Amino acid sequence: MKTIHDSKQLQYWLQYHQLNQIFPPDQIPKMRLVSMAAGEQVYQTGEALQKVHILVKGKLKIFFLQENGSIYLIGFNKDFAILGDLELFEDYPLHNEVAAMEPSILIEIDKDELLRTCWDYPPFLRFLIKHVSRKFHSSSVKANALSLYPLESRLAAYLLTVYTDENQSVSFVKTNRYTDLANLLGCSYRHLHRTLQDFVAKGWIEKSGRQIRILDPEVLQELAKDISYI
Amino acid sequence: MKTIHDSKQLQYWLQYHQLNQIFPPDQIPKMRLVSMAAGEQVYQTGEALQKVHILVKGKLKIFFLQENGSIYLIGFNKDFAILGDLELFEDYPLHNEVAAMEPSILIEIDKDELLRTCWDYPPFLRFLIKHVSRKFHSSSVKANALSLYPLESRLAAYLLTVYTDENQSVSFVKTNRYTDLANLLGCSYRHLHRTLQDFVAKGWIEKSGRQIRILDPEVLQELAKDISYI
DNA sequence: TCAATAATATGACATATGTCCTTTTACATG
DNA sequence: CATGTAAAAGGACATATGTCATATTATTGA
Repeated sequence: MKTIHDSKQLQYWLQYHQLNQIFPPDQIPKMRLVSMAAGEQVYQTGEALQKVHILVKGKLKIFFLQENGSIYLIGFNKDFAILGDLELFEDYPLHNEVAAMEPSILIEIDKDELLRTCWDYPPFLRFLIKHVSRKFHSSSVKANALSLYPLESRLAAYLLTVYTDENQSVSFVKTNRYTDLANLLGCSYRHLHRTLQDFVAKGWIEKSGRQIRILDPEVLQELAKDISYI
Repeated sequence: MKTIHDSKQLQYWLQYHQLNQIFPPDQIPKMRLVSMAAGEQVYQTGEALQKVHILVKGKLKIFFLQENGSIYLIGFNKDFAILGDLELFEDYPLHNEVAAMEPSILIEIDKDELLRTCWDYPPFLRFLIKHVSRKFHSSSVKANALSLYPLESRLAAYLLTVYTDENQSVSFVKTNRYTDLANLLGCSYRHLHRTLQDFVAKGWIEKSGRQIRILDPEVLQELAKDISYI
């Protein structure tokens, strides 16, 4: 995580995401623009929230670790997100880990500072309510989808999500072991493997080692229905 | 739903749940205290939010209907809850149905009225943020539990939840057909039946028709782990 | 380059849960 | 009371997914 000392750029991003009206003017000089390399971690489970972050560019992966050590994927955030919103007013220890999947830019704001200046600043409070409401809404829709659809669908959704058009192949960013992918999808390695093989047999994907090439996005799209990992 | 014309009682409940400081003083006279009989429905899926309700006494059941007509149980609210919080600032159509399980008392507030008076009233906005944050938190914990635990555990949790100490028997409030209970628990009737029989065979419960008597709450508690339908 | 280690691949089998169909039981209504 | 319908119960079987053991392949450090 590296600070970008460039208030012009900060202004640019605030404008870009229409955040200028959200924060009290005297909060803005105290913000810090930071850049993250792919793979870098923002939060770690169990920590108390120190800084709130706003993703303004890039892509983040949200996940958490279970007691038994396996990983659970929550989802991805692309281009815009607020991190730490839940924990701002309620002192939960963070229970999600956040890592950058590509070089990303975030605005960092000190939690106590933010609480102090925004405690009585309705525009920010309303913004936060809307944001959390939306998050809640989409998360419950997704939770429902997850418990309803079989791995086949979830895998299809995942593949489409990380599918990069340019080279027509999926690269398993960071999490490049199938064991991890299985954890991400909430299934056993064995079952992931079976399902991948099934996809290959049906000609929907091509697989060589850790590279997967999507041959039939339409079928996958059909399978994935309304599940989305983005 | 019957209006209780009794501003003393309204005051009492506001005090009881420490809501006096949350609302701007001029909002309070516009609140309406209502009582609901067991089985009455507060919200219906798909409606737009008209009134926000605050449960101050009683017990509510939250659920929703799937496209295929089956029912999904979200959970129960006891003694205190806010209904419509998510939809207040975001215009989602309601996607949960709410019904009273026992005679309950709620405070009803007109949505537009509330938005108007609380738009710039930080105490209420902060209260709402906290409430939604907490709701989100517990809901994601629960969603996780549900996708992780087998029916055995969920059934145990359910039985313990509706278990009424007085007569030592579970009465299937309103939803008194096993088919419905299966829907509530998100499984097939067949599977629910199998599992119930299993419980009987193991001597944990006793079952005659639609009456279930819990014989071994401790074992069920153990099975239910941290799942709670309350 | 080669052995040691990690990751992948696969077979065999167990379990949770679903679907479909048939029989039995309970209950309401003429 | 008789009888028809709805709910409950149960049999048979399919499918999704897990566990465990083992073989095969890839990776990496000495």
